[in-house]
Amino acid sequence: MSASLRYCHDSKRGKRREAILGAAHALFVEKGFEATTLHDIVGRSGGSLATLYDLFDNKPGLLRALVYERCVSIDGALDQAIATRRPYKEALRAIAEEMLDRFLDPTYIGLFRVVVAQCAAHSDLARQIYDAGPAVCLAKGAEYFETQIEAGTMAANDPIAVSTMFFQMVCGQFHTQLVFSLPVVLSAKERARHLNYVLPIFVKAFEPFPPR
Amino acid sequence: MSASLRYCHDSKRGKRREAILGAAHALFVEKGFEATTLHDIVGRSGGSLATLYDLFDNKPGLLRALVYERCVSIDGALDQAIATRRPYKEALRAIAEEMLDRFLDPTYIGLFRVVVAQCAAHSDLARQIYDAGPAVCLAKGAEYFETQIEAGTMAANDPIAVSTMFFQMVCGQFHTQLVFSLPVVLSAKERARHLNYVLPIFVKAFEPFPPR
DNA sequence: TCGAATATGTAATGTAGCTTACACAACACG
DNA sequence: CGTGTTGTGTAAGCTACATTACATATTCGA
Repeated sequence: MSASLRYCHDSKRGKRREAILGAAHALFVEKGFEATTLHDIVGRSGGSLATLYDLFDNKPGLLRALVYERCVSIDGALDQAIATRRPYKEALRAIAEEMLDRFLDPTYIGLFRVVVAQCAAHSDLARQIYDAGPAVCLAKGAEYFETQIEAGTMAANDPIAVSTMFFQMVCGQFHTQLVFSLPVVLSAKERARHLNYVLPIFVKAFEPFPPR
Repeated sequence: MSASLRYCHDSKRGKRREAILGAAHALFVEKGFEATTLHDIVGRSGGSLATLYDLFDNKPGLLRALVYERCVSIDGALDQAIATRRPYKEALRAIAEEMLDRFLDPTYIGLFRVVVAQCAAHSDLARQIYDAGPAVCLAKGAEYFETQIEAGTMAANDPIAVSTMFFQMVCGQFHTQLVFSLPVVLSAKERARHLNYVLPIFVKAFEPFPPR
């Protein structure tokens, strides 16, 4: 019976597991991976070192669990933004909003910074977080832009290049700031301003009928 | 007299200093900062641990010296690209080329990765490398675009926003790849293709006379 | 209430590597 | 040559943790 309860979130073990993940997440973000000791973590989460080892094997295992379980793909959100049959400009905005949601989400940002610092040592983590974030943005974007190119709404021939550009225009600067540990915060107003600025330029850049 | 020779590159001390910096640079890039031991460094550079400590105080001091001395600003290169009175499109390409030169330069890339991983612990390093790279690109770009907006070559009102967008369009994707430790290499051909794709779109996006 | 499974707290172990100390060598210079 | 200065090689100290071990406590089903 214990085996069946082992991974259930409601079991004591499950709750302890969540508490440890939460504490580890917070501390890794605050102090960095190397600077956080396992004593720090159990000190904040409650529980004991022995339980931590029983659950996660070791310190990298803890980070790995964090990344694989907490960094969910934006797959679904983007699908939804694309699937609903909206007019072109509305769809663009919806996609951009979803991308910003992801890239300004503190949970993602925190994990991102920690993982980037560990890239060299644990390349699979970088891959995981890249695949769940930027890679999905590019792929889903390309999927949408392809339909628009075929429909004649946009003038372009390489959907992936278009998607790359869209992503960079919408999220690039925040991504850059994030990497350098600069504060990435955006009020609703600034966010709207940013999109109101970027989206028309993007639309104009790929307008089917050039001025001459 | 020893004091006058102490920081001279030709002195024995100066040469040893350079050798240690070189070895440290190579090893930090190869294995990461944490994973590189000081023994590794003197093993490659020659010299002794005692000299290393005498020159750099400690391990972070070595990284700091590396970043502050080796990561020069692209200030000058961009100034040159802008100052020569070229036609608009040529100037754009020259600026873009300079930015790519910087962002694809192995020396910069290597240091960049190492420093990003150490951001949390040594925020001044992040600042230094940001100021010498992206910050200069944005500032110099804005300077140039301002003149073009005034001259009526471009339709825009916020030079900094334009500069940000230019930078992201030209360098953004490589920057993203870099952060995730994906290989960032670009043949001359691919590089030309990228610019031939991006620059016309940028020009079109800020063209003074919209299609309608 | 009993007893097996599981969690806890603490202490011990082991290791890696930064840092320091020091005796010795090379060198510059009078 | 001799003397002071600077560089070298090695070894030992020291600290910080990750990791393990274990005795005790708690939980929970029967």
